[in-house]
Amino acid sequence: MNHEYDFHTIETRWQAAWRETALFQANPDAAKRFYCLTMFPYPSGVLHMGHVINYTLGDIISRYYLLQGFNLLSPMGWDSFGLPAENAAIRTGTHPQPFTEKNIEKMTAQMQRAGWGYDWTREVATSHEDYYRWTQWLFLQFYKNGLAVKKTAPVNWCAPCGTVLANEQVHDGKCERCGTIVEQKDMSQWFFAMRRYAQRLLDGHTKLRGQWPEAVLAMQEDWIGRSEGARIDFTIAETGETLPVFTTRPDTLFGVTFMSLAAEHPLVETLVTGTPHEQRVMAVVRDIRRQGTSEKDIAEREKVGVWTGFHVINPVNGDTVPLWIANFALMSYGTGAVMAVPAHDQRDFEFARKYDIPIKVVIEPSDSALDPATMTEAYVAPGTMARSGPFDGRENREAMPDIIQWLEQQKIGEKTINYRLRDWLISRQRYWGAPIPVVYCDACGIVPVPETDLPVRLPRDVQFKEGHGNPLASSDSFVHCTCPKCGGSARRETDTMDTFVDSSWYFLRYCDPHNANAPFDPEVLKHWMPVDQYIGGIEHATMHLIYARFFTMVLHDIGLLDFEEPFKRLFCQGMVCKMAYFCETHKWLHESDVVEGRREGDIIHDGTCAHCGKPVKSEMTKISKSKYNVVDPDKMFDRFGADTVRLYMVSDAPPDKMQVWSESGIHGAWRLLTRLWALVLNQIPTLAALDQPIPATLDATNQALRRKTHQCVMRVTEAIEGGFQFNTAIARCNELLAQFRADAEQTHPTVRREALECILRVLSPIVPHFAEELWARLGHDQSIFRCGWPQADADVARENEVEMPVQINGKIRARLTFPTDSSQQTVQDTVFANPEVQRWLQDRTIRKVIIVPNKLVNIAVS
RNA sequence: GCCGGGGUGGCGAAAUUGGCAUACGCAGCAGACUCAAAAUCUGCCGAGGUUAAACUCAUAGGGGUUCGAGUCCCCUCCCCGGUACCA
Repeated sequence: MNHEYDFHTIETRWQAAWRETALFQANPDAAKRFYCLTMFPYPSGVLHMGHVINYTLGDIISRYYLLQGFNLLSPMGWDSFGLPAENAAIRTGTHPQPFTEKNIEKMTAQMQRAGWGYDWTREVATSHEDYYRWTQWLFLQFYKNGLAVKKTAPVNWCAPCGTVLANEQVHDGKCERCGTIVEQKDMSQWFFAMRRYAQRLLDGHTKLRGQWPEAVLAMQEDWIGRSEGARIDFTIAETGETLPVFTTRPDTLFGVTFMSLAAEHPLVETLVTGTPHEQRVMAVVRDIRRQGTSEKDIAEREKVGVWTGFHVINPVNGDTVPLWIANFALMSYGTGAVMAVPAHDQRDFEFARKYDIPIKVVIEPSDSALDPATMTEAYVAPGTMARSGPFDGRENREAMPDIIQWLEQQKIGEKTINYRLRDWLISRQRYWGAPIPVVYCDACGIVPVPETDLPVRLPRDVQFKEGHGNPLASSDSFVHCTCPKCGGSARRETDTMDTFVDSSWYFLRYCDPHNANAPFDPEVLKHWMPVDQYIGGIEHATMHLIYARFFTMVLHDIGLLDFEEPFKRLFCQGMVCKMAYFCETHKWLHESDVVEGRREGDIIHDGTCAHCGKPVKSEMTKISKSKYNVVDPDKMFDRFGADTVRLYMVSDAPPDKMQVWSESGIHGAWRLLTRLWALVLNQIPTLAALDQPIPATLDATNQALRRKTHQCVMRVTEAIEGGFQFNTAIARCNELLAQFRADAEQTHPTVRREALECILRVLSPIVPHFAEELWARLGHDQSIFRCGWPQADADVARENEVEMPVQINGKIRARLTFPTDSSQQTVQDTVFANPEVQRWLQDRTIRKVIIVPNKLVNIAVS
C-alpha cells in the first residue's frame, strides 16, 4: 500500500466512490431534512476563489448535517442567462447557447475536482427551456394578480450594456456590471410591484433577526427606507390645482416659505407652457435633468433652481409662497414636491440664502432665540413651536401626532408612510434572457401569452452584431405573431427579463426539478422548504436577497407556498484578498514586476516598479484580474490537492471575515495533512482491532488522552453549531494531536484508535477525501460519511482536577489544584492554609472572599 | 453625515459571554537528525526588568461600574463595509 500522501489518486478515487454510492442524492421520504443552499454561479467557465470559499463552506455544512443523520438536500445549478454570454456571442458571432453549455461543462469538472458533494440529478440551468418556461409562467401569475405592470417611468439606461437597469443594479450612479454612469430616460417598461411589499419585506426581518447577518438586515432596511410623516395638500394659487407633498416634519408646516418641485414633475410643463416664464424655466429644467447622479456629482453640485412664475397656498395659514423647481427635489421620492422650510432644513436653508427667499422660524430652542437674519445653518434639533397657530408653545416632537390628527380633521392631509424602495424594473433590451410572455395587438392591447403556449422560445435566426441593439427585435419570426385573443396579427414583446427574476425562484425548482406540469409541486416543497442554511456573498444584500424574499411572499400570497421567508439562516462569507501592488505610472503591477523590496512571508515591503523604479504602494485587496493578484483554484488543486485548499480556506480566520490568501498559509494546511497522514500510517500497526472494546479501567495517561479526545469532539461540535467557527475546530484537533504525540507510546491500543478515529471523523467534513482514505486504511469498509458524527461522552470528557488561580485584590498570587467540584469550604480552607497566600494576607484585613466554583478564588483585602 | 462591523503579540487570530489575556496556526530563534539542504522532531517566543527569579506594565486612547473588565456603561480616535440632495 502506498505510504505517500498521493492526493491526486486519493481524491479521484473517493469522488468516484461518492458518485457511485449516490452519497449526495436527496431522499424526499426521510423525516429529518436539511436543505443547504449555496448561491448558484453564473457559468463564466472558470471557478474563482470566491466560489471556492462559498462552496467549500456549503460542503462542510452539508457533510456535517449528513453525518448528523439528516436527510440532506445539497443542489447545484447555473444562473446561465446574462450579458457575458451575449457579449461573447457578439464578439465571436456564435450563439450564446453552445458557449454557455461549454462553460457549464468546464465548471462542473472543476466542482467535481474540489470534492463538493451535490445531488446532480437536480441540476437546473435558468437558460434551459424547461426552466425558463416556468419563469415565464410565474411572470403570468404576477401579471394576473396585477403585480406585473407596464408603465412609463424614468429608468436607468446603460448605453454600453444597451439596456435599462433596476435601481438595485445602479451603484453610485454607475452600472453594476460595466461601471458606466447611467442615464435617466423615460421609457415604457415592465415592472414588478415590489413597492407594495415594502412593509412586508421589513416586517419579515423580525423572523430573520439573529439568523441573518445584521449587516444584511441593515442594508435592506436602508434600501426599503421607511419614513413616517404626512401627506399635505397645497393648492396652486393661480390654477387651483392640488399639489400634495410628503413631509416627515409636519411640525414645521407653518414655516413654509417656498415650494420645491422636481424637474421631472409632470406639472412643470403643463404649468409653464405658453407663459412668459416658459423659456427661462425649461432651460433650467433641461439643465437639471442632464446632471449626473453619482456620489461625486452630488457632493460637488450646487443647489440650483428656478422660479416657475407660480405660487402655492399653504393650507394651514393661507400663506402664498413661490413655487420653485430645485435640483435637489427628486421625482422618485414622495410626491416629487417638497414643502420648503429653510429655518429647519439645511437644504432648504442653503437654497433660500442663495435665492434670497425669506426664512421663518417656527421651532425655538430652549436656551436662545433664533434670528433669521443671522442664522448660519438650519435649526434641526427639537424645540418649542412658535408662530404655529394652535400649536404655539408645544414641544415639537411631542405635538407631532396631534398635528397630523388636526390635518386629517381639516381634510388637508393625512398620516403617510413613505418608502424609498421602488418597483422592480424587469425589462431588459437583451437577447439572452427569458422573453417576457406578452404580445401587443392593435385591437386588444397587451395580451398575455396563454400558459399552454409556453415557453416563448428564444429564436435561433438572429444576428449578434455590435451596436445593433436587441437581436430579438430584428427576428421577424419572433416579432410577428397572432393575437391569442382575436387571432389578428400582433407584435411580440422583445424585451427579456432581468436575470434576477430567474434566480428568485431557483431554490424552489431544486426541490422538484423535473416537474413538467408546474414550476414545482407545492406538496413536495412542503418537505424541503424553507432553506435551512443559505450561504453566499454579501454583495447580494439589496439585490438577489431582496428579490428572492419578494418573490416568495408573492408566491405565498397567490397560494403556491405556505411560507413567506425562503431562507431561515443566512451566512455571508468574507472576500478572499491578496496583496496587490500599485505604481503611479504603471498602475497595478504583477508581483513579479515589484523589485528590490524586502520580502516578509508573502509580502513585499518598500519595493520599486520594475518598469520605472518608482516606489510601489501595496494594498490588501480582493483578488481580481485587474489588480494582478489572482489565485487560480485549479493550479492550487494541482499543487496541493482539494483537501489542502479546503482546509486552508477555513483554518485561519472566521469565514465571515476577509480571508488573506498566502503561500505560507496554504503551506500550513498542507503540513497538518501530511503530518497527520504519516502519523496515522505509522500508528496503524500498533492499533487495536476494530471490534475491541476500551478496557473498563485505565491509568491516568490513558484517561487523559480519552478525556482530550472527547473534549475535542464536544468542542468541534460546538464550534460548528455555534456558527461556522472552523478555525477553532481545527485548533482543537491540533491540541488533541499534540497530546497524542506526547503520550501515544504509553496508551492502550484501543484508546489510541479512538483518538485517531475521532480526529478523522471531526475533520471529515473539511477534508473529506483525506478522511475517507485513512478511515478505509484503518480497516473500515463503510464510508466515513455513513458512520455518523462521533458522540462525546460527557463523563469521559470531564476533568477530575482543576487548577484554580488565587487572586489577592484581583492579582494572581498563587495557583492551587483541587478535585473538580470541590466545596466552597474545602477551597477556602485550603487557600487560607497555603503559606504563599498567607504571606500576601499578612497585616491586611480581609473584606471579602469570592470563590467561583472550578474557576478561581479572589480575596479582597484592605 | 447616517447605518452596520471592527481595533488583542512580528502576522492570521482564541478567550466557555463578567472569572487564569494571547489557545491554535504562521513567521522567527535555538537544538536534534543529515556530508549538506529540504522535510521531520524537540524546545523557546507580548513588553519592561533580572544571571535567574521576584515584580511591573499591556487587549486603540481616556474615564466609570465591579471583589474582578478584552468582555458592561460614557467620551475620544482610527480602520473596513454599506448608503446618501430621501423632504
